[in-house]
Amino acid sequence: MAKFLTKRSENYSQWYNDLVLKADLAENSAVRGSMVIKPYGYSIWEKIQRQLDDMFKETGHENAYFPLFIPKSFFSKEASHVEGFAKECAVVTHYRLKNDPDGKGIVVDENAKLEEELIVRPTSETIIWDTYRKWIQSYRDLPLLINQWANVVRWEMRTRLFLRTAEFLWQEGHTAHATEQEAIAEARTILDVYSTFVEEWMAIPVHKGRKSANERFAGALDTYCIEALMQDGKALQAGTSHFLGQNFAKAFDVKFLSKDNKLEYVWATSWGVSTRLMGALIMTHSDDNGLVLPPRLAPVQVVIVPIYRNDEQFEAISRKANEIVKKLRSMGIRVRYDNRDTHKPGFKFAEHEMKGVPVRLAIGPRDLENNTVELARRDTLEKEFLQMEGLETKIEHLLEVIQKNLFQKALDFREANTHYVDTWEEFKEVIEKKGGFAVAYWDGTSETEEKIKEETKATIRFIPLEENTEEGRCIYSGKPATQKVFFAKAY
RNA sequence: CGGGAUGUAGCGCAGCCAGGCAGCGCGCUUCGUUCGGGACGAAGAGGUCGCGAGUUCGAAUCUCGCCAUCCCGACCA
Repeated sequence: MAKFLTKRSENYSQWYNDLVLKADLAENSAVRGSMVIKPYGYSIWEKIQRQLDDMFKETGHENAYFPLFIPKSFFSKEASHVEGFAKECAVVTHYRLKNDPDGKGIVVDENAKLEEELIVRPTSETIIWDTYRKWIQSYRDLPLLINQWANVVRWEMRTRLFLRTAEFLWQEGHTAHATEQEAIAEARTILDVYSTFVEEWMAIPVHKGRKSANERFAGALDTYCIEALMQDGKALQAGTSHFLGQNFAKAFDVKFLSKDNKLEYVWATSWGVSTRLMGALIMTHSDDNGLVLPPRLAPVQVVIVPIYRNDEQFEAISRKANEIVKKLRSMGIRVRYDNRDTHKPGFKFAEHEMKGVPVRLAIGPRDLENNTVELARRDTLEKEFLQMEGLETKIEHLLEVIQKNLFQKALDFREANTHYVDTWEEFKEVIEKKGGFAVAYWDGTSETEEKIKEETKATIRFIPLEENTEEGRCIYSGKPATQKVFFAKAY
């Protein structure tokens, strides 16, 4: 392991790349644009999955699994959907290899060409709606509330670990409803699930909002999002929930008989969060010493490092440490006693710091004499000596304090980097120099959004859900405007 | 797909201009001393110099071709 991380102030994206590698979260693979998620990184993803999955179940959803491959013809059934994804699809054209007649390795067997080519799913709306047609006949079959955990592939030009990879892991919910209102309510319910999860578990403050037409999901009538602000002042979309109207129902002919015996198209939603959340987690909390994890998602919440010169000391310290481990475990706290004899304490300190373990305890000979322990907080880097007495209760409380502190720090940062602007000059100043959100009136047209993007690279990250009551003038065109929206450069 | 760069030990790199034993740092192995913030010493292991042609007595080094990767743009969760 190399010793030092690039400093955020020197090169933020280099810092991010270094951190992902050095905290042992993931690495690039032999396949361009596709990453290997390493055990430590994956265990954080598992925590995310576990909690979200519980929350989906609590809101009435069930898991299912749909195929990786989608017939090409399905794709072309919903016009804007094709347009949105066509440019980044991996396509399966053959189903067999053979030995190269020239003796060099293996080649594609040209005789094994598929009659209909298969698309590796970039998202599953089409295959799922083709299936739902068979499942839905009556209003009694509705609502249909399904989620799947899956991998998807989008052939991206430029990739970054977790933030944008050719293949990524996610969950995608796909629901069918009898009425428009119910579908919209579903999309909003999930938006709430997402924001609750991201704020309470990941300790990342998010704005809930609606996407502009330009940023909307291909095939959706309305796209809701949760949007977070990263430490470098760029915004990151952390999750989306779409109201799809009847677009997919019409494209795939999914109809039901209503109570009053009328044949109607169903109303749909889809929603997802991906391993991109890992990127958000890293970029929200971490510092120049490495990863900082909120306790609720930390695979290891407390690590105990023994300091000793000889076997007798090691054994005495281990007895003490194991007592602490036992008590903490019984309280449901994830604790590890790092008794590796192959590494020195200093090395372990640095390693656990790099990997973001929220609380570190060090126990040495002096602590045994004094009946104390050294406790170090990862979020503040503060150290203090504590009496053994009542230690476990203090740690339990401290973990909650850290969780809240991380959220508050991120929230303070976001507030400090949200600028309400009234003139185009101020707007450019914020986007080009300060970073963060620029909140301004917008005339509601795509043309204006496009021009702002061309001139500043900033896009509308979201339109607040609350209706704005005051009238204003568009920051760019000067035309009358009713919507104040959040602009930022984005990941 | 446009612009720029790079391929030499597990990782990071020097050597190439001016052809002549394959090097350095980190990591790895063994032994000893260490252990309260990334230990030290000694001894070791580890190479198709991206691939293929060519020039030459001799190529990591020169020439040609190919391949791959990275960075910057256009596209995107």
